[in-house]
This record gives sequence, structure tokens and C-alpha cells, in this order.
Amino acid sequence: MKVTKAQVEANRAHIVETACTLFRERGYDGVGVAELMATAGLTHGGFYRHFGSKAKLMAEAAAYGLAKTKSQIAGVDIADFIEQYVSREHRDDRSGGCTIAALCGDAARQPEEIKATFATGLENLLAEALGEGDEGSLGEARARAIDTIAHALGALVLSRACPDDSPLADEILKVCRISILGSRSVPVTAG
Amino acid sequence: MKVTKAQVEANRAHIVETACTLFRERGYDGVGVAELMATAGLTHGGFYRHFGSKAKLMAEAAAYGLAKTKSQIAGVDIADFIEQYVSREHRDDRSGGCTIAALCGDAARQPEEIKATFATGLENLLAEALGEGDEGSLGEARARAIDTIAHALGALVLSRACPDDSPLADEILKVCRISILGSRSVPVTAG
DNA sequence: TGTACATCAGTGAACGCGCGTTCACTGATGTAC
DNA sequence: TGTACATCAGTGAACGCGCGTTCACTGATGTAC
Repeated sequence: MKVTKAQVEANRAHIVETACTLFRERGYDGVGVAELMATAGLTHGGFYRHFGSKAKLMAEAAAYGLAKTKSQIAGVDIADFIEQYVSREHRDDRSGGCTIAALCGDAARQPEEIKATFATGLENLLAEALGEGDEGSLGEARARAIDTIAHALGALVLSRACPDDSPLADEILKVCRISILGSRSVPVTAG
Repeated sequence: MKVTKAQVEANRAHIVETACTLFRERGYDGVGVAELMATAGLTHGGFYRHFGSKAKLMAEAAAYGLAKTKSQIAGVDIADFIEQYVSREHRDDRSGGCTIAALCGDAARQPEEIKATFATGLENLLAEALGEGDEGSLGEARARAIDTIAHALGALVLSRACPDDSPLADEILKVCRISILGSRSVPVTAG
């Protein structure tokens, strides 16, 4: 049966949101169209009224997740953000956490379209972070921001590759959290 | 037809090696048993004479790849290693590069058995790196090593999530390479 | 050492299954008059 | 505003396909005598 235009929009948005959560939790290959639609409370046949293919949805879900991350860092103190990003709570919350951390490994093997979505999302994150104002030249601030993101991301994905509740998983987070926070309180070594 | 014992061992080793390469290139879900065996020059039916399941091979291939990485860093200067690890060449060589970087995203969603393989492999890497001797206490040296690995890994996986040959992909590597090399030439900020 | 036979790595057809995608159909919505 | 009808989001069966895995079979190897 047909539904109202508003309902169509709401359903579509709900599918993207559900996909973003499920993809982060289990990866692109780990979630099928049928399961995804069932989780969103619909049947799989209607999927193609909204999206041309599963690949198209993957790109859209990635863009959605990256935009959400951007809105989350808006106005937040960088030290606080790192404290939360490089934490056990974030480590154990793949489905609700950073989209880049959850899917960058998958993204590397996806078509250029999806990689471009990640790159654009990352640029938007940088713009948001640098908008807050950082001492030094803009180029230096940008370099610092990229370096911090990569460092924190590395800590998270490495910790997640270790068994749940293993000492090493916690050690990685602790060591890197201290290092990242410390490195941001001293001038970067120019190269 | 039956083959010599030596050939059986050689075939088995060749399957593991082939699997390690293909998995790094396309991920665990991206490579099927039939394709894997065909690439190794065999037919898929014989797979189960060597391995209980595809999951068992995944763990074995991960262990093989991690051991290989360990042997590669033996005796290498850390600065040289970083220079090579955080490089365009390594970025573009997923199938021949670091197993952790290529598969940590997949590993995070695999059973504990595979995560344990990654943790053990990482501990072995640390033992190899620390065996070379580092100034300061052992705990500090270990913390530095973990931090450097996470940092370099983050740079690599983040760069790989960007489109091939995009300026951002190169920028990430360059910025992080300088930062990591710089941070290792000053004392770590204790926490 | 030579022979007869059991072993078992490798082969390739076949299995059930879940995947992404298609399609005829339904019926409430939105529109034309 | 009320009516007649076209639209199209959603349904659920069905499609071909490739997956991991199984199995009867082959024939050279390895072993027992």
C-alpha cells in the first residue's frame, strides 16, 4: 500500500540510519539487504524504491555517519574529545561509535565512490575542528589535526583487533590516550 | 591421486601463504575457498584435507602474516622502519604489506580465536622491537613502542580509506611520518 | 629388494543456503475534474 | 467539497548466483610381508 510523502521520507531516513548502525557493527559484507530492511521494520522488496543498489546505500550510510560525527565534535574541547574517543566505552561501542574507525578497513576495498565519501567526510571534520581556532599557522593546525585523528584512530582500531577485555586492548588505549594528550600540549616538531 | 609427504606439506604452506596475500588484499569475506584454492593451483575439494574450516585457515593465515612482519622488523632501525611503513609504497601494497593494517578492521568482527592471534602476534612484534634495546625503563620503552605502532597504523589505514592518489591520502602519510619520527626523538610525556 | 595392498591428498560434481536483485501485485495516497 | 482514477511505496514470491562444505571416486605413495 502507498504511504504519505512524509512517511516515505521518514522510512528512507530510517533505513539509512539503521544501515549506518548495522554496517558499523558488522561491516558492509556482514549485513544483507533483507536483514537490514527487517531491522528497519520493512520488507526487502521495497529497498529498491529508495536506493539503486546496496552499494549506493553504503555510500549514503557512510556520508550520514561522517556527518553525525562532525556534528558531535562541534564545540567540544579537543582534550575531552580525545578522552572519549580513545576510551574503553568507545572501543566497545562499534555500532554507535566513529564511522571511520568502524569502516575504514572496509572502505579501503570499496569503489572510489565510497572512498571519496570518506575523504570528503574527513575534510569536513577537519574544517569543523580547525574552525575552533588553533595557535600557529593554519597549515600547522591542519597538520596537527590530521595527525591527532590518525593517532587516535590507530589506537582504537588496534585495540579492537585484540580480544574483548584483554589487558593489551586496555593498555593500547591508555598508552595512546596519554601520548596524544601530551603531544598536543607541546609544539609540533617541524619537518 | 596421492602425493608425497613433502608435497603435502609444501601444498599446505602454499595455501596459507596464498590465503594471507588474498585476505590482505580483499578481506576475509572477499575471498572464497574455491578462488583461493584455484590461485594456489589446486581444486577446492581438497581444502578440507588441510583445514577444518575457512575460519581455521583465517586464523592460521593471520598468524603467518604476523610472524612474517616480525621477521621483517628484526634488526631494522626504527626510523627506517617508520619511513617505510608510513609510505605511499606500503599504502598501495595491501596484499604484500602489514597484516595488522590490512585486516584489523575485519579482525574486530571475527571470533575471539582470531583476535587472540592478532594480540599474540602484536606481543611478539613488541618483544622483537624491545629486544633491540631502548633508552629508559622497559615499561616506558613498551609504551613508546605500542604508541608508535598505533600511530603508524592509524596513518596507514586512514590514508587507505581515501581515494587512490588523492592529495589527502598523501597528506595524511606525510604529516604523520614527520610527527612520528619527531615524537621518537624527544622524551615521552609521562602520565 | 620385490610385490601386493591399504592409505589418503587431490578431484570435481553436488548439497543446501543466503545473497542481491526483480517483479506482479496491493491498496492507500494524491490529483484531476 | 465530492468523486473517479492514476500513482507508487511497500509486499512477498521468485530469480540466478556464488558461497562453504560434503562426498564418491582416483591413483600414486607408503607400508607390510
